[in-house]
Amino acid sequence: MGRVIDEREPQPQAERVLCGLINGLAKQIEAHVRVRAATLGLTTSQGVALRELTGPMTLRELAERMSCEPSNATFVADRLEEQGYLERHPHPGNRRAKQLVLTPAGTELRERLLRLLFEESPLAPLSSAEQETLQRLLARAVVDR
Amino acid sequence: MGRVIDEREPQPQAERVLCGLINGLAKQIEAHVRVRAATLGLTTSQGVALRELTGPMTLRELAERMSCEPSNATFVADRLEEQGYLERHPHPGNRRAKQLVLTPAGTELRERLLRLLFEESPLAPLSSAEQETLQRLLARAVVDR
DNA sequence: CTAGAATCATTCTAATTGCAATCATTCGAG
DNA sequence: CTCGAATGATTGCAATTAGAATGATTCTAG
Repeated sequence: MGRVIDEREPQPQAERVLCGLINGLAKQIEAHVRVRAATLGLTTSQGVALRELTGPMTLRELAERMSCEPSNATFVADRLEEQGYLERHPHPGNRRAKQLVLTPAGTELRERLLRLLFEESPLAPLSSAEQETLQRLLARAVVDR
Repeated sequence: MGRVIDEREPQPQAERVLCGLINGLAKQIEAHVRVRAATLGLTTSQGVALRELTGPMTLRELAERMSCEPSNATFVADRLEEQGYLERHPHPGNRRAKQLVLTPAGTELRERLLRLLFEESPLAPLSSAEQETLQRLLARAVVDR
């Protein structure tokens, strides 16, 4: 029973499979965030933003961490600010930049979200060592931006 | 100089970093497809669809490979069909399903696209062995859907 | 056999996202 | 110093995407 279809050469095929897996896992993680964030009254990108807000940072830095355009980060920050989880402070030493700072309510919400995200994580099937290997390989591929 | 911010516990932090890397690489691959597909007059998702159309398949299968909703796969298939790269054939043995089949022009375009995608791939920094390791780890994490 | 659940594709609508343009501020060459 | 380029954030708009509802077909328990 030979394969009728598929590429002749193995390399593009392996590449395609790998791309599909990476995209699939990204979507899977996104779905995981979506479900947990929803229980806290947040959208998916609000959840991602909260996850990435490890401390005061500029809007551009948040956008980079979220791998999205700054305009979207502005949009998400607006919503978080409206809900009282985030404040825009003047950036010390750079008047065009703004520093995004979580309010106490935002900090508390973030901790709750992190706990939810850590439970039943899509990455749980991998051991710590495997996760480290994965991180090392991904970091090698993603260096150039 | 201790870190003022960041989570106390190392595990959620490692998890967050890993999620960011996966998402970042997915976006990087998407951008790569976007640029190459544009040179062929295709959008990003048209490029992804063409990459995944390894042979005749159902619309649902295409959606799964693209990790998107079937409604979007319908949209993309419409565009590819309008441009003469794709045809919807009746599915043998299942009258509700349709079989997506590339036209000769579509097959030729796909081969050109694959060549473009393989050049300067974001995954190129990794050796074949590393790509295999990556694929194995990702497959372990993405099994459950 | 048959009725209800499930599946496949499509449509419609709303939400999300990317992209180009703009304004304010900062940087850097000369 | 100063002027043009670069940077940070925002806005408006267009394109993409997800999600729910619909119609047609298939599956399955009884």
